[in-house]
Amino acid sequence: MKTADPELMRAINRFTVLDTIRRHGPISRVEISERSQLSTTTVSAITGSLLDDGLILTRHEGDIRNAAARGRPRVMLELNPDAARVVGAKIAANHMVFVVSNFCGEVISTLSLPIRVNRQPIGVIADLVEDGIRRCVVDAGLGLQEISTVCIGFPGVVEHRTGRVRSSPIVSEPDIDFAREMTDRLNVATIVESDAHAITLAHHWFGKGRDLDDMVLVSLEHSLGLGVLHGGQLFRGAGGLSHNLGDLMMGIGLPETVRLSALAGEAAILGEQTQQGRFADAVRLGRGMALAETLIAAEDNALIVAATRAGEAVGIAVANIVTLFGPPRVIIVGSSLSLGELFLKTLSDSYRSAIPSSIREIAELVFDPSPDEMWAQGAAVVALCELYESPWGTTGPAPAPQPASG
Amino acid sequence: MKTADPELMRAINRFTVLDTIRRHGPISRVEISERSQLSTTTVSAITGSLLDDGLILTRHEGDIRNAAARGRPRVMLELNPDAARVVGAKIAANHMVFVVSNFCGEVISTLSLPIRVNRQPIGVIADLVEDGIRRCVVDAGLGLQEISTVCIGFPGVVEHRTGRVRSSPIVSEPDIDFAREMTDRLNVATIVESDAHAITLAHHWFGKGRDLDDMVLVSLEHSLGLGVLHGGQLFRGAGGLSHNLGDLMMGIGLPETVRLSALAGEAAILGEQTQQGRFADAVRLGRGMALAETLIAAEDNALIVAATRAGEAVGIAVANIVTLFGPPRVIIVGSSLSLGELFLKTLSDSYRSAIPSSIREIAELVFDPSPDEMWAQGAAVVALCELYESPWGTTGPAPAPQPASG
DNA sequence: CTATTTTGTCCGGATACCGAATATAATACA
DNA sequence: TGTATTATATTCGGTATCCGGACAAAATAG
Repeated sequence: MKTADPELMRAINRFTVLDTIRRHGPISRVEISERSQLSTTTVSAITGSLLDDGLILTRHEGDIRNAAARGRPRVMLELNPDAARVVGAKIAANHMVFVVSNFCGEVISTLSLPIRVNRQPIGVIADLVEDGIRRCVVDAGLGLQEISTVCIGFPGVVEHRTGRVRSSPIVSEPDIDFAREMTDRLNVATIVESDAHAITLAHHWFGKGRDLDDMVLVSLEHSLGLGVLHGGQLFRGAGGLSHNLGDLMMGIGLPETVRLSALAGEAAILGEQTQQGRFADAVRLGRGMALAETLIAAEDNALIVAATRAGEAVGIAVANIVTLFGPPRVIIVGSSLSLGELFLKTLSDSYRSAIPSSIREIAELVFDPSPDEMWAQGAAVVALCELYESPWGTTGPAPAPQPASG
Repeated sequence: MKTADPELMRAINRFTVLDTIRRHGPISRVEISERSQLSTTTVSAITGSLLDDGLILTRHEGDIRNAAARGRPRVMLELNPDAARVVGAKIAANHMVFVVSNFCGEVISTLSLPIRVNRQPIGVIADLVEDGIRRCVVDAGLGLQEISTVCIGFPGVVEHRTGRVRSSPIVSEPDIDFAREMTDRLNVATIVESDAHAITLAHHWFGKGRDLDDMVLVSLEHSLGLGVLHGGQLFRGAGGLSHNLGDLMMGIGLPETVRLSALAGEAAILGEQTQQGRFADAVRLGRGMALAETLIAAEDNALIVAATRAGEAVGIAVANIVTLFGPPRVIIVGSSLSLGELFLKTLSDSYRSAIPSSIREIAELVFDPSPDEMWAQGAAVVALCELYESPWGTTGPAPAPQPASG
């Protein structure tokens, strides 16, 4: 249990001010004071400190409130984009995306590698990731020593606090300390996070969850993930473990145990033929689902059945999640959305029939294609959140292993 | 977003000290300082204030650390049991239990009413609850004006923040403002909470969750509830709604939508005959499950099938909850435990086969009969928590409608 | 060019935490 | 019995924080 001292107090208020500036663009001190309920005196003191530290900038224009405004004009404050740079990465079965972002979370450079890392030994994956990060940083015109933090979004179950990958569909070995591995390789503090958590924060900062501090995100990719935002913070399970939706048990009374991943995972939808069959090339290019959509349009029966089954299963799973968390919005993202209208409609219908009537109106479903770059950007946001040093890490304290000095 | 000022700081530390005293019995100031990471100076100041307010007491004996202890003896501090009294209640389909507790949460008086309130109009239920509370308070040798807060644990979906009963198996009308109703009747601040949340806190304070700040509780009664403790606090869904496990969808590929309540609810287990059939009297007495156990022992086939089906379903549901929340312990309580060994074993086996292997070791299952009085005691704990004024109410701020003055 | 208005900063007061010194209340021992 | 020792609790001084009110600053209105 954290003890409250003046230092913590300041940290909290400092974060509040910084976050307010981040969210509400160029903003004056008075407005910060109004929004944060802090006195103008305190806001001045804190913004002064932030200016000293170079985290924010002043701008003497852009006071839009009224052209004919009396009185001393407001000085607008905004994040200093160059206050720090971070790297975000998304590792998926058949591609990797890297992003260098500035302090605002804006993307400076991007690198997309359509490489299949599926089931490669961890050393090979680490090699590829290291190369990608170095390349992307160079593309941004920077050196690695100018990067504050790296965050890598991984599919599967990831333990944020320790940076361990507990289980992932793209890694054969279990329980990898990937954060330590990459920290040692890059000599930059590296954190590892669930890809679903990354895209959740991306939507909170830039996407369809900007207006909400409570929401749930379901990611439908090669593996199925979940992100829960609670009070503006990621809700990580006890122990900081990420969730793995694919492990949810669907169905009772069936002869065998059936998990969601067996109904709505990529392999389940595209069939057993992803390795050698007609989908092999498309999957390798990350276009498996798009191809599937065209085939569905051409009335490919097996795929229609698979997509329908998957939509039904996900709809039910989402209904159960809404029953448990009661969020006002559920954002559904991931490559499986490319399956097209049939899948989405089946999912929505299934959700509607599965959601209990008493909470029918609570949550709205929102679909978003969320390009791969946004996932990597989300990882960058995770890194930035560590920099912002949110003091009320209710769930997991700052992990970021320090790079070995020397 | 809450602004941090010295007042909040003090509130946080004050709560920390008070909670430490509550948890660790008679305890000296030095030990509080060690446990809370606060300086002895601060602890002295805060305990002085608590003593002034009459919330704690000193005791000059019981320093057990060493019989031959040098130096000034420690003065032990403990909660003042008489600092406040609260009422806790559990309302169930076929009985009500009331409890008056002191400031420590210890039960002063109990009243159990084996009355079936199922489907009665809300006015009738309110009458019965009011009478029960008044009676129980009198039994404790107190007057209603000596009661600080009342908390009523209700089955079903309850909105803690507003005290509204959204849907409950024992109420026919939807969306009842029961907190307002009882506050007006009793002229005592009354809060309404999910019964599952109440028993969760009871286990955290006195039962099988004393040692953990993160855990999950599943209640199997007439309706199926869930309580999630996260960081020592109840995790209430966005909007402060309680969860309703019975609404979980089990099964896909079945011809119809099947919810958990249809597999493991009381009616589902005992069959359609609870109203007039062989169970009528037993259910009325709250012994339906116990009777079922004896019948199962006598190899009643229908019941064996029902109990097995229920156990399987609950096991799967618990596995899914563990997948989502990752708690170190799951406490399972409720009248359905009386079904006996067959049910428990089926449940455990089902859970074990349903839990993903990657997190198999994370959670332990614990069964607890949890007598009805403990549920009411839990409701009293909810009330006490409000009194302790936990300042970091992450999920729902203090609701307690003030009684109409006059 | 002055009055007005709004914004931002400085000053004094209150509060809280903490470390060090001091007071307190017991035992150990000559 | 009286003094030294020891561990606990309180007091004192220092520092950091927030806040309200007075003051300085920078624009427009007339």
